[in-house]
Amino acid sequence: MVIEIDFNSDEAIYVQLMNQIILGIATSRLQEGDTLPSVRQMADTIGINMHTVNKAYTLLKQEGFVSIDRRRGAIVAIDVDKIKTLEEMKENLVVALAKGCCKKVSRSEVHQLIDEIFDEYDL
Amino acid sequence: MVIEIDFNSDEAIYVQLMNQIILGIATSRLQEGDTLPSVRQMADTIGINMHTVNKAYTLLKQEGFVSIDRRRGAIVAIDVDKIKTLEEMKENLVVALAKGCCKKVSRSEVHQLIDEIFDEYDL
DNA sequence: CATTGTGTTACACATATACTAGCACATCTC
DNA sequence: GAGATGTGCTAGTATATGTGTAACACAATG
Repeated sequence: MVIEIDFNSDEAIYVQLMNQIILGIATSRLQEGDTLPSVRQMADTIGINMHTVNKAYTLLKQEGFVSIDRRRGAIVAIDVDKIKTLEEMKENLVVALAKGCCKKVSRSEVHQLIDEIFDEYDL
Repeated sequence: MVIEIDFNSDEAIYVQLMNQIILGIATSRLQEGDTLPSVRQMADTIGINMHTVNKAYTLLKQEGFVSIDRRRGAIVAIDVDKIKTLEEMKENLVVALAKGCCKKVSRSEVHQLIDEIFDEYDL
């Protein structure tokens, strides 16, 4: 899986890396059981420091997207905690939707946007 | 309108302040034409620095939620740019939905969550 | 047993951001 | 004129981010 980092972005590199891996899983380019490159390998490929990759991997582990095995590296392994996930999603969405609501975006327009994004996942 | 800041939060104070004002507008506690307290007054009330409030106000102005008049202070004034708003929302939602998608949250569960949030706005 | 590759940890350093603090200025209200 | 306002400036502290080097413990392989 190809990782692309925008060094001019205002988003931290480790966050970009996390997001790309999460998107990879959502779009099935990464599947449960797949292994990620080692921290050193990934760092070399992208051209960043090992610690930055390690930070991304560690956080992905904490959030339940991968598990880390000393022998095989990081393995895609989803830890489904739906209640917690829905709570976190809601916190995120409340502000995002409030911004749209202020700008006169209707409820149906949001539903349409959701469908649009989901359709892109189900490639 | 009462502003509450969590000083132990990992979110910056000026971001919390912005979000609360945006939520205030979305829930109609703040309406178009209402004035916000002056930067010094708001800073005193919350117990933070004037410049932190000024940063929040300036960003809210840039994002089109208020306009600033030297005579009257910050006034709630929505600048509706729907295309831009939808683009920004999509960028935000793509990652948020990907996380849910990984954790087996279904499309209908997301739609339900959206309705839930919108119902809270229409108080 | 020696080598290699792995995740992990520790320390040091540079840079950027967040927040606070104080000062000055032009403008507006009273 | 007196007071309040938004704005600009400098400066300091604290934290976050990214890099660099090194060392450790473990597993696989020769």
